[in-house]
Amino acid sequence: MATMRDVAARAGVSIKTVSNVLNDYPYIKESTRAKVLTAIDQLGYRMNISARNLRAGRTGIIALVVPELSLPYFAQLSDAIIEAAAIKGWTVIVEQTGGVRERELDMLSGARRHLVDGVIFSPLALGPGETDHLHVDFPLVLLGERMSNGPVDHVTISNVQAARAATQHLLDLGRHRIAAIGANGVAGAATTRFDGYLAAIESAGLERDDTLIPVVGLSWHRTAGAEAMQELLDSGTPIDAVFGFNDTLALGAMHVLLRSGRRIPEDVAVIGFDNIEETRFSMPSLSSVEPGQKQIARTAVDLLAERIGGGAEEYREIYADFTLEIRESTIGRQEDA
Amino acid sequence: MATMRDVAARAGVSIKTVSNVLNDYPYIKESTRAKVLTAIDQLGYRMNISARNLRAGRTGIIALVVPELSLPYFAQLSDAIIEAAAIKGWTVIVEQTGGVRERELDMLSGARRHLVDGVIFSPLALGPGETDHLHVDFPLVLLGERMSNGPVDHVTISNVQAARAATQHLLDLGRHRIAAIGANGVAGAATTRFDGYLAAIESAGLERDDTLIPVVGLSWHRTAGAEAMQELLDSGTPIDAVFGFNDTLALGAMHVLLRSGRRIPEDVAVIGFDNIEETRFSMPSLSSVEPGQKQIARTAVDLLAERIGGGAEEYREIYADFTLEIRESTIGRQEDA
DNA sequence: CCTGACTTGTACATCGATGTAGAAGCCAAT
DNA sequence: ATTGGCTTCTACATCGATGTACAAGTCAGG
Repeated sequence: MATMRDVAARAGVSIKTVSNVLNDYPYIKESTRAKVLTAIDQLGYRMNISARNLRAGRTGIIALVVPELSLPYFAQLSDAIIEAAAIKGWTVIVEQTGGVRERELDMLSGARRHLVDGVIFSPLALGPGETDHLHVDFPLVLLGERMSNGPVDHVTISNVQAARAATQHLLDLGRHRIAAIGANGVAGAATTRFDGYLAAIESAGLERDDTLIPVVGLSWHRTAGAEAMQELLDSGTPIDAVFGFNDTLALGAMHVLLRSGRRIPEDVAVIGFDNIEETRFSMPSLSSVEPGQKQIARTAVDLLAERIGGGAEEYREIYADFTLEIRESTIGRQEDA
Repeated sequence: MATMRDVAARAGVSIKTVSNVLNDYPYIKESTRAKVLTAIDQLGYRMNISARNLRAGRTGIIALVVPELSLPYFAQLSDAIIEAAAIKGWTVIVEQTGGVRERELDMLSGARRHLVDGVIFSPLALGPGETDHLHVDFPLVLLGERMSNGPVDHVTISNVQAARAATQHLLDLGRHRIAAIGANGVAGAATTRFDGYLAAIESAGLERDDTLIPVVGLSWHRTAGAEAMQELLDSGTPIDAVFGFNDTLALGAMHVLLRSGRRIPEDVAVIGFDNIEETRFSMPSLSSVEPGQKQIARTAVDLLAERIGGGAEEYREIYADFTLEIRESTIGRQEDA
């Protein structure tokens, strides 16, 4: 494999001159530049990134740490972040933690801090009491609300407000027996979305009813939503609406509801959260909270860039905008739309 | 940031001894090893990967090149490949091409050949006539059937057989007007799955009917399936079954069918391909071809490992096993299952 | 007490690119 | 002719870890 030395030899210049050409050093005679470029072309030379990194202390790589790509939300998030990073000329390493505490800690231990310039981290197992782990010596941007108020930059949406708006939408439809699927006793999105749900319920003058609030596991897959819904139906508690804390939970719940013979939204209205692509194609299509994922991705990458560039001082907490996407699962089929 | 030199100084040994400890060199006195490990611990030392890579010529990173993570199939594939790579101690860079020809070529140009030890590539735009581009000087494993018979290792499933089996399943149900959604005139999975469809149709004594074969775009998203289905319905051609060349196409089609008032499977049976998680939760649940994705992922990583290790000579073409997952969209709801 | 085998550690060159210092060539102004 | 300011390029040290060569120390057997 050709090195810079080979290029220099072929072009009849010094190795540093080759480097200068490649780094757009201004004082290069046009003829010299041409010779060098020709040599590079002939030899098919590619710069050795490891060597450059060793000198420069930068790798041009960032790590994205998510629970798992199989969840559409994280898949779409990764898509958006990879694209946003590409614009900055960065390459993205994707690490999956599976929501396993030990693997999340490992990501923060700095084992890769020479390999990447910075990390975008979406924790699932680590929580609010553990912000100590965030005192890391590499640029870090946190996603989601699992570990707010730590010594890091932080991008999320107003989970409380968004969840409240989603619940309010169900209340506005005249529903009063609204199940909340996604609570799992773990701080973070589960808790803040639950808080939003509760705020809407209580400000509507209703009372909190724990029979409407099944406990689910850590992982918000479709199965979890289906199981929780089945549990609710089995319990016999009356239900006229469901708020799934994410779309896959809601879709799982919807599946069970339809299978049990309920009509959506006539008997039970359903709303989700995240607005994944699938919501537009389920039957019925699923109303959802659009969390501004692309904005989150861009913001996270921008914050990381500032942090890496050293231009940031204060730790920032940024809230992306959300909107409600109302579809059939709450308002039924609209004849003209 | 502490370097090996610092560790050596603190432990009172030479820098090479530290290196030896870290690399499990056999002849190290236990007391020396302990001193070194203590020093490493006290300093919070982490090895500089770039420096090691520069020496070793290996990076421990592989690149996974896919069209886009937003498609569940590729999201799940990436998940599986990242896990399989982690077992080998590898880190995975995920690159998205968006199915854009230029970006796919760029991935093969070797621009990153110093950054990664090898590449797993799932092409979408590049096709059979362009195997020239596959004469690359880095370890490469190809996924899918877009560029068979090139000078590379290759992992795929028997698309023709699998598609034929899926179509045969519809025929076995007594359907004769089977639409095929996914053909786009592009060689690769689109073509081979079409061939399988046609083989089943013709061996059943039916005649090919082009009004049942809409042309879709390159990207097999839900929208594409929905549009194609709408087109079919508008054309008025009779249809009693649909074979979607992947699940998202089938789901998009199913959405349009249900919306038009058709019952699935009573009026129209639907089968997809890929067996993504969503198929188990759609209403009705979607029959699909299970392509053995985890097996594909593991096989691809294994082949790449052999190639990187230099232990492989012949270029290999490996076919993963497939099975049919029969669900409600073809056989209706089963009372006891 | 010496030899040779084995253990344990050190010094130095090296991987490939880049920053620093400065040399050499050229020109205009003195 | 000399000075000084540009432009253009070279030589060398350096980033951090590792392979090679070899030195020093230990220990058994003769």
